[in-house]
Amino acid sequence: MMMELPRRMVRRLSTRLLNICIYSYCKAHRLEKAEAVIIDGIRLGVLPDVVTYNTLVDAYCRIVSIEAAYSVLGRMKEAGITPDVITYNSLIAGATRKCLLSRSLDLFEEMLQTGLHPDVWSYNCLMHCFFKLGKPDEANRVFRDVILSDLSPCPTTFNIMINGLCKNGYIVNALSFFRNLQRYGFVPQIVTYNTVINGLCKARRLGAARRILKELGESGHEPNAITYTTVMKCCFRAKRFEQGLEMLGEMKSKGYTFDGFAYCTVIGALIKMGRTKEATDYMEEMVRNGIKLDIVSYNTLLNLYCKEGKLEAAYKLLDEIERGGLECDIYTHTIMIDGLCKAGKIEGALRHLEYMNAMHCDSNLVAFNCVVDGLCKAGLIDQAMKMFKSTEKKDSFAYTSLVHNLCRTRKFHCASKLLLSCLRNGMKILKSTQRAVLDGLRYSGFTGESKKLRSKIRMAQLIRY
DNA sequence: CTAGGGTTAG
Repeated sequence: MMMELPRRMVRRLSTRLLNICIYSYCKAHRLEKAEAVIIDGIRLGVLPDVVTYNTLVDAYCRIVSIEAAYSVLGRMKEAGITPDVITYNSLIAGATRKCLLSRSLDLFEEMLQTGLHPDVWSYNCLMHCFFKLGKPDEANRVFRDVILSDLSPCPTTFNIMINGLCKNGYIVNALSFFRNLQRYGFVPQIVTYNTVINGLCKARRLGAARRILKELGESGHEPNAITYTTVMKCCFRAKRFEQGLEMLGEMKSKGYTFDGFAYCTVIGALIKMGRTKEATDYMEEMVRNGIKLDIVSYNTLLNLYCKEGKLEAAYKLLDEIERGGLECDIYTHTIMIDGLCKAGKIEGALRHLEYMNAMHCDSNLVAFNCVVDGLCKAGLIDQAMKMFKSTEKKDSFAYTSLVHNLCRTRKFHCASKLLLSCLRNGMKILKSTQRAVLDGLRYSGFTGESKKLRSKIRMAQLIRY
């Protein structure tokens, strides 16, 4: 609980205390309070220093935007304080977090040109950036440089390596790296365990994940809220909803604090289960607990409205998000597009898709698939096919929608052709959809074709190893 | 002060 500091106390604050105070306000996302404390401090003769500004730069990166952080940087320079390595590290980390990766690299370069010596955190940020860019080799090179240089890696360096390897699909390498570290005497932190568990879950290696979870328990660490959120999410992803809800119960009964991540995980799962009433309850609880909604929690709420068919409320929420100064992302628009499709409002969905493409130059495959499916369900298969053919990027979702709906309208030959082209492009298709085509062909008298298709499907399975 | 977990489609 933050308390308002009485004036006479502020008067006595040294800059160090000022910084602690500002740090607390920043952590609580109370930037206006942090700013007010600085102003009060200056008035009382307590001057902000480089740490003060670094704390602010980091907070603005996280809570507002990189641009806002740059303006703090400007104020910092005006106050006669020179940015140091930590200032740059915060900016680089902030840019990386927001996926402004070329900006991160530029900042790193700029830091070198300013004559500042990067520290191990700078290299941590750089590695993180390379991993996010999908360049694990570059990240590896940085890591090698760090461990062979005068700098010593810190636990975060290892954690970034493990996470980066996992995110780039190298889960096996990540795991053996983790084991190598242990052999070398590195004691994994709770963050390390959480990272490995998450990587294994995402790679659907649930057994291995469970083993690491057990090791975590034996290591003397207590699982924290993030561990629970990770494992819960893992259950939900594997469609083990009851098991996930059990974890939720355990997390609650053990008194762990729920943050936005935990709430969104649970709410998202409840929505998927169709239990929107409970999802709404948790949503209200989240707000009641004073958790400030960010774009992800807004997306979750938007999804809740859409799944309940409350499109008016959804539109109103979009407005509220933007008026609050948050930027809608591809999730926001995709959820909206799907909601419109599911409500049968194809026109609106198409309009929104166009709007989205205009906003973020890159079109989004998921939104596209929603529209293809929506067109199919609205009986506009020809239009769906036209759209499908006119685009280059496609995945199995759109194929599945089309094939399935072609079957529904008894166009089995067309469906069969499309199914084959899906397989030829190296994608798999739902078993139930395959069945629909095979059965459809057979029942409408094309037994031979059905058999031929089935053998092709089997052939395609040969190359799945 | 920086690293880990959350939101979308068949």
